[in-house]
Amino acid sequence: MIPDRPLEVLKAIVRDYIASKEPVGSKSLVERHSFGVSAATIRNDMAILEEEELIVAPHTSSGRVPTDKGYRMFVDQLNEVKPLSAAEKVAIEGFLSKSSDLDETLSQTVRALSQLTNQVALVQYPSLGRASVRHIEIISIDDKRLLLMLITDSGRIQQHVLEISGGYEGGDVEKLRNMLNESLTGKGLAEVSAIAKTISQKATGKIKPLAERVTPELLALVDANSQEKILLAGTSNLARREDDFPGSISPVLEAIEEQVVLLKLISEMQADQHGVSLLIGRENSVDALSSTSVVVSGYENQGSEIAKVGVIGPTRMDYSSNIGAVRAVARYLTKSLGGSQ
Amino acid sequence: MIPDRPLEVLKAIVRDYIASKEPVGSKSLVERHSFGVSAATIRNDMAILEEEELIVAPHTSSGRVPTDKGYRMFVDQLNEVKPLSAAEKVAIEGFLSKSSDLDETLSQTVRALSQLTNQVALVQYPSLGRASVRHIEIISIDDKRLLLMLITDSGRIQQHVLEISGGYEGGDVEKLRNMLNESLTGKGLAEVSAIAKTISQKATGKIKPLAERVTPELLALVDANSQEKILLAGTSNLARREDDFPGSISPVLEAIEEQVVLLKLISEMQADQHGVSLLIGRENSVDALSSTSVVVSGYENQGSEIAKVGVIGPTRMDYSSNIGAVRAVARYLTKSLGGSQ
DNA sequence: ATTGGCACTCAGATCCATTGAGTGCTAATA
DNA sequence: TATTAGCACTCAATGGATCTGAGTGCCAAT
Repeated sequence: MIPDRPLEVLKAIVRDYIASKEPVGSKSLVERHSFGVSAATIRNDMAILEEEELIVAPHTSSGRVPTDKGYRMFVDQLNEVKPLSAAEKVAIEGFLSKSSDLDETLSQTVRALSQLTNQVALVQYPSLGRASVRHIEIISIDDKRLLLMLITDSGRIQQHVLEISGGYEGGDVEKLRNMLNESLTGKGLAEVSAIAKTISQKATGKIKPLAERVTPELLALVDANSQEKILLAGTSNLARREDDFPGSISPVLEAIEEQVVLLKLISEMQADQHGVSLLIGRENSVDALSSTSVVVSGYENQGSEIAKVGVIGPTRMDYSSNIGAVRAVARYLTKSLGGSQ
Repeated sequence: MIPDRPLEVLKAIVRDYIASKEPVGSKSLVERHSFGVSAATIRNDMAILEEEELIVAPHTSSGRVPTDKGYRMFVDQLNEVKPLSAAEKVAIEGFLSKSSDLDETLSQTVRALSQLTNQVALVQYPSLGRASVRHIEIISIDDKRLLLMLITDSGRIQQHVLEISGGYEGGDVEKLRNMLNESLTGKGLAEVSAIAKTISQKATGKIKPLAERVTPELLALVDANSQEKILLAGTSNLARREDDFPGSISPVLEAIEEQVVLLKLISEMQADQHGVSLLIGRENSVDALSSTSVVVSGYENQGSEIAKVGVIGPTRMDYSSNIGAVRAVARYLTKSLGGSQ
């Protein structure tokens, strides 16, 4: 185990490095912090830290920089995160209170989080998982087109316009709608597929062709709904920190735009201590993201986690305040969903 | 007026510079193109071009680089744009044929365009302007919540969940819906506001409180609908061309993320020759975008332009193929909307 | 266990000479 | 008059060579 003072030295190194972006040396360390010992002693401690691969020297003789492992130890030691300022709280509340539509809420949230942290913010749409059908609606737009809608209990609304060759009456649509709702409302999305098929068969008479046209589209909608989706904001915040990325930022931006990759990444993350989970540097498996860290937290509806929200930024980020912001936003989001959905 | 050969020299300079990113000199010019004259003669021509501010020398003695004005003259001279390859056509068709929902169509389109051009692609949502109400729907989700929907003839669907204190029956909702549709279907969005108020007054009995609750929300929806919206894709394509931006790309990315700015920009653009309009470098009024060019084209529904689609990239871009791609995509988009909406 | 002292290292800044692509100009040529 | 060869000149970029200083590692003393 790492003794006490060396641990403190590590923390100081991380903090100084985050603040200055310069490798930090023993001398500046004793100057800025009051360790009560000499630089030489600090150097001995640093030797220990280097032994443990918590810090490295970029060049033979220059200050030290935290490794991913060093950052990890730092955040694991972190027992209190920076709370939001009153102004920040007000800002979030203001952002979130305005909307009651899920789409709106999420897009406001992600923008708020990105402004709050000066990082790229992301929010995952609630996905199937435990989602169930709240309501199915079929609307006849005109004589050739139907609008099919699926509303889930997480508040997600999915719609699709489908063209139909005609040969149905207003009453038919209503009948089908009722049939669908009676058998599907409250059912989990996973079950819909099986049930829908039986409906298609049960339908008789004039409704049958209609049902046969509509149910496949409904299934497609369920599919689309179960497709994970991510909202991003503040991409330019990454660009502003170009220097933190070795070659060029463009591969990083590419990776972030690749939703599938991101989704995989965050879905594998498990919440820890603060209800927040994070991946530091190479802890994530995406090569292009090896010098970024991801901070996410789950948000809930009806008591269970339905999706995640978080930020992604350079490894050299202010973990304390980012963790605080992500956690706070996740809570507000949970509250906001609980209130209005 | 610029004589013939100097004009050809300008074209050659633009082409070479786009290809190589290196300032181009008289010698390499005579080598790569067959002007049939010596380098000295070309130099004289270049002096004319410089006089006209169509090219500049980055340093006293180095090759020349086109100015914004030079690019402008180049594209204005461009009388044929690079047609898409068969493979590219197939790719677009594949992308667009799949979807019939407006949201989907647009998001596919913007992604396709960004891949096609390797630039940042953007598509503007159809906005109010000439849009009119196709259908209004009110759905009772459960006893405390209504889903209000507005569908416009451009296919845009907007919805909002509103909470309601109860005290209404299924029939009431239906009555209100019919009232709304009877008086509003086919009306332009701009007219809705006036008409909706009279409805709120005409409503009697049990429906009145319901109407008074719903109509303001409907107006809000119209407002939201008239709010312009832009979809972006391929931001990382800009980052990949960092070198084309003097200081850092981050201000450029910031400006692009600022939808309001972009909207203003493209809304002021007027189609020219090829049905495509473009702003080159400082021709646009946004300072951060002074080294980018914007290429857009309108797309139509029912014969009139409803919104724009295009790309934005470094001034040093391949105008010919980008114009071609944007124009083609706009046409496919028009076709796709005409077909299914 | 801590510390002062000291030789050592090496990235980065600074200076300088060299190189070469490219120009502008002039005088000759067609 | 338009073109061209020739030539002096400019200046960014390149590549040493040198210098500087922050920072280290280690040892002997406390």
